[in-house]
Amino acid sequence: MVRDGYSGLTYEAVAKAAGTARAVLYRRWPQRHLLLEAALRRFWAPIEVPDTGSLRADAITLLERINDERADLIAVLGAKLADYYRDTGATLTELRDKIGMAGREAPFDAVLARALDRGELRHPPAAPRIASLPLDLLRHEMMMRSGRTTVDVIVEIVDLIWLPLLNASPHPTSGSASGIAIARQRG
Amino acid sequence: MVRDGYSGLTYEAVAKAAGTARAVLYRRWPQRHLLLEAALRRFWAPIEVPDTGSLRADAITLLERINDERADLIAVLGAKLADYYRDTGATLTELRDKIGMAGREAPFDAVLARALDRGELRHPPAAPRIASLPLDLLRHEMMMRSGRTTVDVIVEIVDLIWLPLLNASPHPTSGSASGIAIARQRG
DNA sequence: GTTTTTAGATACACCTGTGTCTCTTAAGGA
DNA sequence: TCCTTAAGAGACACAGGTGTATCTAAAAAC
Repeated sequence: MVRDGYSGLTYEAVAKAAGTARAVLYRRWPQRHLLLEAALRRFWAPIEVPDTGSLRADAITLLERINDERADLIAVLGAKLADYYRDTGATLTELRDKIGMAGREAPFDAVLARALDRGELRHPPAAPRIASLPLDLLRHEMMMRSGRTTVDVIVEIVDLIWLPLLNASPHPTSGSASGIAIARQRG
Repeated sequence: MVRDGYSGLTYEAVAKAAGTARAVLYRRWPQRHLLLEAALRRFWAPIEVPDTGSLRADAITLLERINDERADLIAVLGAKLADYYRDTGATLTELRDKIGMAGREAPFDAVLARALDRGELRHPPAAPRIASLPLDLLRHEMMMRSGRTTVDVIVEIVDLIWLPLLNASPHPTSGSASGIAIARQRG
């Protein structure tokens, strides 16, 4: 229903795509955001986290799956929902949390945990933002391109950014090799 | 004109905000994307790149300026333009390049160049994606939050991600400290 | 089996933006 | 000054979505 509506996250389009009448939608989801959340929950199937035995392959495979399965919806989210949620005062982050099945583990956490178990990583990431970095970058890419990105980009994110970073800074408070000051001096 | 239209990147709203008639807009910008590009060029003032003497402060200051000056417009871009440009087959990246005053240097390039001159960095970033990483992450954050982000986030992007990464991997082809395989096996 | 609930289908008035056309008025150039 | 060009204002039919109301037919509950 979301899939082909595309520029149609409207009661009208949803009703047509769902093969039902607008009145039915209004009865069940009187407010727009309820309708959209329900529609998204319907299509936001969980993505299987790969377990290949290597952090790099896990990461690349996972990003590829997300790229394949979420690109269309992300394009719609970025475009159509953002302004509605902005008017409501809510954000896409909140929407993501809402339909993202609160409590479910972030996909890259599992990948990282296994890498630590195998000894492939010596230390866990210094902050949640690092764990979610590849997904954030992929999402950014999908939003900017309004759809799928290429495998090249995914490989670059993993090989040039994520893996080097994971192996770089053990702790946010201890300086890295070059002695840059890492501290929260600003609030 | 873009500023208060907000949910109004329409001929109608632009005309009203500009205090003119719709017909005038149609005459000068017969196609919507021409109108939007012109409107954006009007408000997309260049951002002054700071020169504080330190890479870290430069980066944080620059991100803060972008955060302050672009947040509103980014929110609109992400929301309203994405779907129009998607329908056209174009992307936000292309739009950014178009209004981003082609040929103008990416803001973080100047910051990096100075850091290299000072000897603060030993090697240039291994790829353009690394140079643009903080801006990409900030943009992602602004899109997801439909507006400004906080200083904390900016500091995290710089201290936890960008600086450690810049000091980590000299070359995409030589392994880093932990010997992860960095190669483009897929493509 | 009867009653209650719900789905599905119209129909309605309404609003907002679209793209085009016309007319008048104000400026600018020669 | 005259003449050309564009600005500004308004009208137009039209398309699409909105939110509500009403009706019938099909399920579900009892």
